[in-house]
Amino acid sequence: MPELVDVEGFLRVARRAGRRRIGEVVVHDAGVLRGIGPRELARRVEGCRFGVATRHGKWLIVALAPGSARLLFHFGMTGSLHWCDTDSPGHRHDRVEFHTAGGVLRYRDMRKLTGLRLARDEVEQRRALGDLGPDALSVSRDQLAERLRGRRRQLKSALMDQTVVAGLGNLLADEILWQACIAPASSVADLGGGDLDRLDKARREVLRVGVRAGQVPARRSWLTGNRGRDGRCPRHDVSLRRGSVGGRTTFWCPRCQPA
DNA sequence: CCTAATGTTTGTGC
DNA sequence: AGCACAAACATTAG
Repeated sequence: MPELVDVEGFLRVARRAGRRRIGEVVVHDAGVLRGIGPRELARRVEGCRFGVATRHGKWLIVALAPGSARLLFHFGMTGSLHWCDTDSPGHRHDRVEFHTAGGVLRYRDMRKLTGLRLARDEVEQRRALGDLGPDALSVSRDQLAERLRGRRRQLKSALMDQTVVAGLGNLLADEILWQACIAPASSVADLGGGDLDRLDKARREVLRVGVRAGQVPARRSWLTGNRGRDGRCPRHDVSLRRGSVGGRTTFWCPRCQPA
């Protein structure tokens, strides 16, 4: 699940922890830790307070206070974050827990495709996050156009490329392209001004609704609500096409998103 | 048993 | 350099 809109939901979860002091860090599965072991993580995090939580693309960044260290959460395809009562039962895929006097922050992840890091400072954070483009929620139309300029790859592939713009994944890209009426496999080089306008409008709308929901909502009036076997376009009641673009399963409507 | 799954990284080759 | 493609990571659901 976790794309920009989902991580925005996890950001709200993280903020529920407030500025509480972290007592014990429990690592149930060190397989999610990147660049640090469970002992070292506990040593450096226990006793700190949660600080400011932010998001860039699909990354959730939780500062620790005092100091300049921060936790870097990535959720891969199956990760999530939960704020739970201290005595509430855990989940089998809870991998790391941050205990406080007022509750537990639980990092859950079934597949463990990405994971959790601890950065000492902003320099380490930037190295860990890599070359991310501007966040897809705050980028402007012209900024996005600028990021796409001079490229000729498939549009969906470019939108999902985190170095072009950060935060869009498979579902969001499909939904935005469907709402913009642009074929996912069309070339960036063929985008006209009108296409960019529709792309930007669709991006804003999908992210606005998705951020509020903390997910890409499966509305029946959206592509996402009709994805999957025998899905039909809610605009035309024609069968959705299914294929592979940018290496990911892609759904589109052959009528409103012609090649 | 086999396939696919909403992500990132790394390597290969054009 | 830009880009497409495949594999790897680990696990579950259908």
